[in-house]
Amino acid sequence: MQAKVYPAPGISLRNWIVALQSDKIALFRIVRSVTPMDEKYFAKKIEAKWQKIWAETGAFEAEAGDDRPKFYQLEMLPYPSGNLHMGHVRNYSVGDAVAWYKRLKGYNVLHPIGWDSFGQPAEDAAVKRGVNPRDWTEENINVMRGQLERLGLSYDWRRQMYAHRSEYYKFDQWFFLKMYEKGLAYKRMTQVNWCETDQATLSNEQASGGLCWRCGNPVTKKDLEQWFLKTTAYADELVDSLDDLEGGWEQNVIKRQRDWIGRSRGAYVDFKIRVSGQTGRLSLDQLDSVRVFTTRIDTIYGVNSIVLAAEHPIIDKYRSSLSPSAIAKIEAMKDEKLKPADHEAEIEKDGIDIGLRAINPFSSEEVPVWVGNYVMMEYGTGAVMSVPAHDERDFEFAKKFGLPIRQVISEPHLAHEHHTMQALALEDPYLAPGVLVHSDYWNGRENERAKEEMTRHAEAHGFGEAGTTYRLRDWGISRQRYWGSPIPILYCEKCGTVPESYENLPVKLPVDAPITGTGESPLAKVPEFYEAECPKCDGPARRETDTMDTFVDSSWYFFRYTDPGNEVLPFSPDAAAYWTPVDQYIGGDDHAVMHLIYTRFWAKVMRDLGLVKFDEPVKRLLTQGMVVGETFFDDTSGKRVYYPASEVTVERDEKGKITAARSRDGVELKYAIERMSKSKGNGVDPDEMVEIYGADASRMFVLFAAPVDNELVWNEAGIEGAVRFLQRLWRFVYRWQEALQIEADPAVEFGGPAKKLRQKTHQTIQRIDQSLDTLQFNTPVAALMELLNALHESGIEPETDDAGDLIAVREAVTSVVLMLAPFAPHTAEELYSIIVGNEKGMMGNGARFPVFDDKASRADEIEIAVQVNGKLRSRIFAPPDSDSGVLERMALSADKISEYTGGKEIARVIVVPNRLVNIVVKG
RNA sequence: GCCGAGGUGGCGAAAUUGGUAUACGCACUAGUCUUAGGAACUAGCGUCGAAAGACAUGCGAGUUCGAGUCUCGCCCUCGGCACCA
Repeated sequence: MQAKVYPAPGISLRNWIVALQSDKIALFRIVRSVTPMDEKYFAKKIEAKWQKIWAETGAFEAEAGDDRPKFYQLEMLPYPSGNLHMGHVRNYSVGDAVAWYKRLKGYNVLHPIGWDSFGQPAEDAAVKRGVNPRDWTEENINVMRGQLERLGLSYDWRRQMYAHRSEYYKFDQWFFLKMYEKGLAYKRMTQVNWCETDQATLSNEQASGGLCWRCGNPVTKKDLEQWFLKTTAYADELVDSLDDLEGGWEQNVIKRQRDWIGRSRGAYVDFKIRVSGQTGRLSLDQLDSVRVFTTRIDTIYGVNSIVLAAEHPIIDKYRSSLSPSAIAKIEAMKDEKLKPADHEAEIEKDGIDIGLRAINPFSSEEVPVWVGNYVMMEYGTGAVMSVPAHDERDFEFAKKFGLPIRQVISEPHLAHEHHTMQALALEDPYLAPGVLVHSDYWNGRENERAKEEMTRHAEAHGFGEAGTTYRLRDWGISRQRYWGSPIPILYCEKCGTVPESYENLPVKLPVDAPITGTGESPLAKVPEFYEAECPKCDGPARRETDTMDTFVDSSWYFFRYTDPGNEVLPFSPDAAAYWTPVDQYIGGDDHAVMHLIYTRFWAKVMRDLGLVKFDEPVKRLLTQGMVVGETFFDDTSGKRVYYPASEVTVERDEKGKITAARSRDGVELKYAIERMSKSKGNGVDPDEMVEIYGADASRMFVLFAAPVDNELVWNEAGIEGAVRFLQRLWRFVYRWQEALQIEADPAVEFGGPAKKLRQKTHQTIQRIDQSLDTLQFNTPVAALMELLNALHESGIEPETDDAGDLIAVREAVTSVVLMLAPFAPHTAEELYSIIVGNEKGMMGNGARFPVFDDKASRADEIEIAVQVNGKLRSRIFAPPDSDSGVLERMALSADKISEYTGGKEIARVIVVPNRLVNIVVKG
């Protein structure tokens, strides 16, 4: 009779045999030092248990300079608003899955978290509730840190950074001074984007589309002296090195960045200006000129006018020669620009001929000078040459004002006719490539080539040059706010603008300031702050009272994680050299432009400061989809009033689509699918989810419910599936806990069920490995479920005597448990401890991702489809890699096939090895 | 208007990249066990059809032995940009 006893882990097979022989098995079984397994799965209990063990053993603490290859896993840091939302849960669950996967694959993984803790909401809270922004922020961080911990995210908590603490923002200031020294930080008067609602200045990125990125209200303009960082100094590089990111960054993000930087190559051309009717009084050399920027110098013979932006300086110079009505119109256009942009409606083109004449340097033709509302002072030179025949806007403008339209580029086969005919009346501008016509010397030239030659011609004659312009503007970082990093600059009566000295950093925020939420910076009302000594002459000086945009903090925070305690430098170049660049960055695609351009800019500056040695700080970027929910609101009053879903009665059609919604008091509500947020009442509280279902099930469900890059419409119903899976796995291990205590025996024979199970196990290992490597998280969860199903379907019982069966089950269960760690780490750890017999955890045991065995994954026989004329008619079973001839013969004699081939001519037989046989018949 | 992504069961979604469409899960139906079950287990579940079978991946064509996948033309949805000269 065979004993159904298995060795405790840690006991070699040889010792087991010795034990068996000496009848001392019972002693060995006591060696296991594991908490006895509960019959039922208590998520809360094991989650608390493992969170404690992880913290005590420092399971996720990473140190540089390990033998293993490094991997830097980063997720976008949260703003401490008070509570996590499901978007955070998704982001951090995805990141944690990658971190766990990479650890199990043998990497030394840095996985940190920190707090983007400067910013306006803290001041809003101060205004609304009279709390101190610092206290409010610190409290929120405590709450949210607890939430992150309860999710069991595998961070190296020792490396936390806090943007609002002086140990961190000291180095915002340090960087600012470095940039100031290099001329990359400068101050100038400017018209800024101003949000009336938030009483705040906004960068171009933050005011994108004419709406405030924070509150969504229209943005207006205001004049202020502002500090800028010269992002444009790196504009070319920011475009060019996007090429290095191909493959690692999503195409769409690369494109959006390229569009945002908006590089366009063209030429500057100078047009001489004279007042109409004053012909001949001055020689050409003595005339003023207006410089235009164009990408279509090839169309210059088609210029019918020069159009200026209303703010163009030449207008002021010639103001005396303008008619009062023209001046009035120009002023009106300026005012119009200050008004909030309605980005829905197309602005109608408007303009006025101001009585000046411009001389086309190519043709010497005189054309009128207009001021037009569609020309922007901020782009190019604020002046354009209008070529209606070859530009849609100019065409529209010319049509409206009846200006001449002369075609100068033509389809090549029509070119000849242009010289014999009167100009054709164009219905639409001609935008395609072609050859030049009506262009004197240049006639017949292919237009792309003409661009180069004509630019060179302009350069040679001193009336133009090649040029490049960008849509990207310098980054205005001044904020009239308290809760930000003070700009380390002083204004001395004697020395002027003086940078603070490095020894005096950090320039600390005062503990308190009168925060009203409006107007100038609260720091301007704190004399103890702004009254200072000039670092140059020791005389009295006034500190800059504006603070920095919070995007400064998030531009370099992930370098700080590599060396969080450094008091001298933002981080040591050595620490950064080991850990950075970031191997995998994960976050929402709402940061595809601003944050990711700023941080790329910052990295290039750091490179030029000698702190890092690479051009791009982030190798791979994954933008996860938003988590959205059904949102209910009433907007009859003009403003949206949101109703939480729990207070709304909903009618749905049979497909589950909402047909009507009503509030408790019977108000007809509108509904939409929108990003989850507390204020919209469509959110789900992560704490509640964890409380009810457990962190593991919640995390697993979020990953399973949809591919990462898809939008996730929150629907809690599906989470039961994740809970059930974990419970089913738990019960399986519970039933098998004794039987799993068997060691692998290389000599063991695997019978039918064991072989089949091992095939599934190894196929699953391969699938999950590949999926995780390519950042797919929904299909590996499905694969784990399939493998557990296969375990049940194998029919192998723990009471069996067949060592092969037992080993196959142990292998399968161990694989499931290890591969579960990225999705449901607590459950995985607990079950792993049952298998290995200790509670040191996967990290403590040096656990590794299961190794794929190609041989074990192959079946003895595989199913092969048999088609007749491409339609599935039968199936045959054959060994893998069977010879085509064999398969063909088998297929022709397969079940039911003769019904379809009988009496017909077989034209061809196509055999796809290991897949199918297709019999092509005629007639 | 321009650019990008996408349309597969009642729902979320799979599909080894041109080779057995609908894996996995949710919901649903029937059954077993139970005093009971919002538990567990078993079976079923694209549409039509009694069955054989036919038809099915937004619509229409095409290439191919074979198309969810490739090509062309439409339709729709969602995101981004929006006078950038």
